Amino acid sequence: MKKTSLSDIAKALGVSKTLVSLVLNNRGDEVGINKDTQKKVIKMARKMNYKPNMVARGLRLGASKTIGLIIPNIGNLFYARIARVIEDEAGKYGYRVMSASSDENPEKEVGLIKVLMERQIDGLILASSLKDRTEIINLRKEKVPFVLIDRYFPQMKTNYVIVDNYHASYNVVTHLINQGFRKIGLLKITPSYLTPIRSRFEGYRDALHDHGIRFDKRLVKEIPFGGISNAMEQALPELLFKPVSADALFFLNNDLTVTGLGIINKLGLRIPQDVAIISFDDLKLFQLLYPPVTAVAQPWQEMAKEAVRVLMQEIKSPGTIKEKSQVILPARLEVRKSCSKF
Amino acid sequence: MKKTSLSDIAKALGVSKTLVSLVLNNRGDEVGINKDTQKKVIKMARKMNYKPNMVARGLRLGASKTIGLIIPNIGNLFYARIARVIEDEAGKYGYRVMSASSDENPEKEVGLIKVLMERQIDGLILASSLKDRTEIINLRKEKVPFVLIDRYFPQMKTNYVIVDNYHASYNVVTHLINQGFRKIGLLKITPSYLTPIRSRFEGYRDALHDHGIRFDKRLVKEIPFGGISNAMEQALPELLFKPVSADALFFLNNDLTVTGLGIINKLGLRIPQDVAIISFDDLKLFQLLYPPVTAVAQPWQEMAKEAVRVLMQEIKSPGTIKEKSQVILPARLEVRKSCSKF
DNA sequence: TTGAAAGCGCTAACAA
DNA sequence: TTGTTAGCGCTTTCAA
Repeated sequence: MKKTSLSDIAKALGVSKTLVSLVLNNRGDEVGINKDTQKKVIKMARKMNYKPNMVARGLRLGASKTIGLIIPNIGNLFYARIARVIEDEAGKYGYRVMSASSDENPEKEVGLIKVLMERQIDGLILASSLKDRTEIINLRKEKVPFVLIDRYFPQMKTNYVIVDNYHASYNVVTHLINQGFRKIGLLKITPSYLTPIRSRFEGYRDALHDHGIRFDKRLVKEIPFGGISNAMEQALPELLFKPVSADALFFLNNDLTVTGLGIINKLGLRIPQDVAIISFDDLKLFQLLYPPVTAVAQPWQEMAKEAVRVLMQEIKSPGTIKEKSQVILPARLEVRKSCSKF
Repeated sequence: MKKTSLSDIAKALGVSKTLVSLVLNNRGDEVGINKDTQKKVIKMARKMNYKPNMVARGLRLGASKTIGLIIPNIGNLFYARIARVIEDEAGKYGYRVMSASSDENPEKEVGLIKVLMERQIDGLILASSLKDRTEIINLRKEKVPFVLIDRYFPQMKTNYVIVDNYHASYNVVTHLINQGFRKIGLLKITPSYLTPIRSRFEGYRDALHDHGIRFDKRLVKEIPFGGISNAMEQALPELLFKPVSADALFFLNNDLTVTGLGIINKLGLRIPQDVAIISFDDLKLFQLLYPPVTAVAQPWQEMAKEAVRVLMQEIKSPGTIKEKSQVILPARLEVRKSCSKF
C-alpha cells in the first residue's frame, strides 16, 4: 500500500490535483473554491491518510525548509545545548535542522558542507574549524545564507554571532592576578588558529602584560582535540612541577577542565592551595565540586537564538541586506572557590 | 547565477542528461560509455561546479537517505552522546540524521513524527515518551522502518535496543541494602509510565522485597520533566527530614542527580553520612565530586550503534525479516564513595 | 469555480 | 555507445 499523493485524492474525488493542492494549502477561500468541494477534499485527505511530501514540495519550490548545523561535536554539552536551542528556534519558523559534527577537522567539515548543500539546505549555521577563509568564500559564492557561530573570520564580512572571548579571558587572568597568582598555565585546545582560542590567548597575554608579568611560553600548552587525555597526562605535570611550577591553570574548554580536574586529583594536588583553576565554559556540576570551580559562563542560549534570527533574516531577504549582522555577546565570569588564594 | 543541473552539463556538452547522470554516478564503464566522453563529462561537471541535487534524486528514487531521530532532549548529555554516535554510524551508510527533541511530551512527539515523515525519512530511531502504543502501531502501518531505543513497548513486537533497567536498578538497591541502608528514597522523572522508569521502579521494589524491607510509598517521589528544580526543592526535604528520614537516595536520571546534589549541598547534608547517593546514568564529573558519586553507567555507545545497525538492516530488507531485533544491554554499576556506610 | 499542462532535477526503461 | 521519454509529487501559470 503506497502513500497517498495529491493525485490519488484528486482521482478519488474526480477533481484536479490543482484543486486539491489549493484546498490543502488553505488557499481555497482565497482562490474562491466552493466550500462544499473544500470540505470534500479535506475529508478525503484525512480518510486516505494523506501526508504531504515535503521533499517534492521543496523540489518544486526550491526551498527545503531545512537548515544545516555544523559544529565540532554534538556530544559536547556546550554544542549540544546550542543545538537544542537552534532546533527550537528554527522550528518556530517551520525549519528543521540537520546537524553534523566536524571533530575540529577541516577536511571533514568541508565534506559536511558539501553533503548538506547537496541536500539543498536553505541555510547553514557553522561553528567552523576551518583554518583559512577560502572555503567560506566558496560558501558565499554558492549563495547559501549562512551564519558563523562561536568562531569567525576577522578578515571577512560575514554574519556571525560570537562571544567576547578576548575580554572574558582578560578578566579571568586579571582576576587570577588580583588573587595573587603569578604563574598562570594556559591549556589550549588545538587547532589553535581557531578564533576563540586565539582571542582567549590574547586576552591572557595582554592581561599578564598589563599587570607587569612576563609572558612565559612554557606555561602555555596545546592539547589536540583528538587525544585530550593523553596530552593532558603529559602536560599537567610539566606545568605543575618544577621548573615551571604553575600556581594556577586556565582551561580553555569544558573537556579540558573535566579531564584536567581528574588528573589534578590523581596527582594528589589540592585546589586552590597547590593550584588554582578556572574553566572557560561553565557546567552545572562545577558548582558542586570541592572546591567549586570558577568558570566563564558563555551565553550559549543567546548565541543560538541570535544565530537563528540572523539566518532567518538572511534567508528571507537574500542579499538585500548589505551590512552583515555581527553580534558579539559578553560572557560572565562566575567566581567560585577554585581560584581564591587562602 | 543558478546552480548547475544535469541538463546544464548535458546542454553544454551536447549530450543527453542520461549520459551525464550515468557517468557521474560511476556507471559509465558498466554501461559502456566511451572513456573520452566520460572524461569530458567529469571535467565539465567540475568546471561548472556541479553538485547533485539529492532532494531530486531522493524524489525519483523514493529514498531520502535521511533518518529521523526523536529523543526527549538533545540538550541532555545522555541523548547528546547517543545522537553523536548515531550520526557517525548512520554516516557510514550514507545517511544523514534529522534530530528532534520531544521534551517528554507525547503530543509534541506525535507532531515530530509527522513532520519527519512528511520529510520522507527512510527510517526512524525513537526514544519515545508515548504513553500507549497506538501511535507506534500507526508507525508500523505507515511502513517506516523504525527502532525504539531506551524505551520500548512490552506488549509489542518491534525492533528495540534498550538497557536492562530492571536488573541495573535491582543491583543498585541491593548494593545499598548490603551497605546497610534501609530507607532508600527513589526519585523518578515523569511521565512515570516510561518503561525505563517503570523497570527501575520494579527493580527497586523487588530488591527491597527480596531483602525483607517493607515498601514505603512515601519514599518515592515523582519529579516532572518540565520543573525539576522546583519539584526537587520540595521533594528532597520531605524525603530527608522527619518523619520519612531517608538514609539514601536513588536518582533515576542525570538531571535529577545533578539538581539533587545541589540541593543536598544547600541543605548542608553530608554524603554519605547523612544521605547516600546513587545516580542512574553516569557523568564524568561524578568521579570528581566529593565524595565521588556512585552511578549506573549506561551503554549509550552500544545502544546507538546497535540501533543504527538494526535500522539499516530493516531499511535494506523491509518486512522480510519476521523476527524483530530486540536488544537488551547490561548496564554497569560504578561503585564510588557516595554510598558506602563504612 | 475548476482543470490542463509545465516543470523543479533526477533516474530508469526502452529505443536507436 | 548514446538519446528519448516518462514520471517521482508538488505548485503555478494560464485557460476555460
